[in-house]
Amino acid sequence: MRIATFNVNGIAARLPRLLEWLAAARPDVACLQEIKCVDEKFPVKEVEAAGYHALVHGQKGFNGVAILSREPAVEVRRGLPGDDTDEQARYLEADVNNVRIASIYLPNGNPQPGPKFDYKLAWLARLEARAAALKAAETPAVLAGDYNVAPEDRDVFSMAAMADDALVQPASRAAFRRLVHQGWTEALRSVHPADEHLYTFWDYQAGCWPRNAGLRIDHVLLSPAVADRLLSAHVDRAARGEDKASDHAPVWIDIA
DNA sequence: ATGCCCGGAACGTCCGGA
Repeated sequence: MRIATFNVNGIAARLPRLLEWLAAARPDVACLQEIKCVDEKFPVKEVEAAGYHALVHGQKGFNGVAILSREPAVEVRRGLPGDDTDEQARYLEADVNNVRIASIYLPNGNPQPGPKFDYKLAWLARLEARAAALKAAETPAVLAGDYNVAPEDRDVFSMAAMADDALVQPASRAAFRRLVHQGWTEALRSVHPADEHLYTFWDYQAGCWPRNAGLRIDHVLLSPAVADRLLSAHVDRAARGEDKASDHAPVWIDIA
């Protein structure tokens, strides 16, 4: 079973690339982030023609997550619990093939300090709580998405350039560590413990892609039962090199 | 030291992104 995460940076602008990638990578489940459209505007017909069901939690203009799956997904949760006033579409949870799947688009948090960074840390705390509930229930689960946290210095092309960025702040990293230390396996690092260039994002600006000035911010976290089934984990770098590419590369894992 | 490049909303630029 192949499970992928892909921040598409706008489903309308990215649909041709997404369809090409689905045909090439053939994931069984694909968690999408930053679809940037309301539910009614999601290209359901095109995705169904490609062989996928679509579960969509959208929003006008910004954010928005979805779960594509070859087998129908059963929706469990739309939105992250813990703040009824939060209207940003960043979390969608569903069961597919007896695995709980969460598509996650964590807040960026810039500029920091400030209210956006406070929102990021509060969102991380809510995610910790939700993940703890899944752990307590021993639900086989995959938490996949754009976490907007680069966990270690080696996950950043230049710490000098990023020193003031919300993605690398000690508070952001500490929250991500607390989440992982509940007992989740970070799939990419688990399979590639010594790889210094496991980037998943390259800014459009300043020639970041050609000079490989990237960040590792897209993560796939596995509950113990799923981690025991892990076969491989991969960053689909080729997708980032296409014309009209997203600034994120897809990441996928294979489980037995 | 700052902006670079994008997508979306909307039709002139501005916001958000990371």
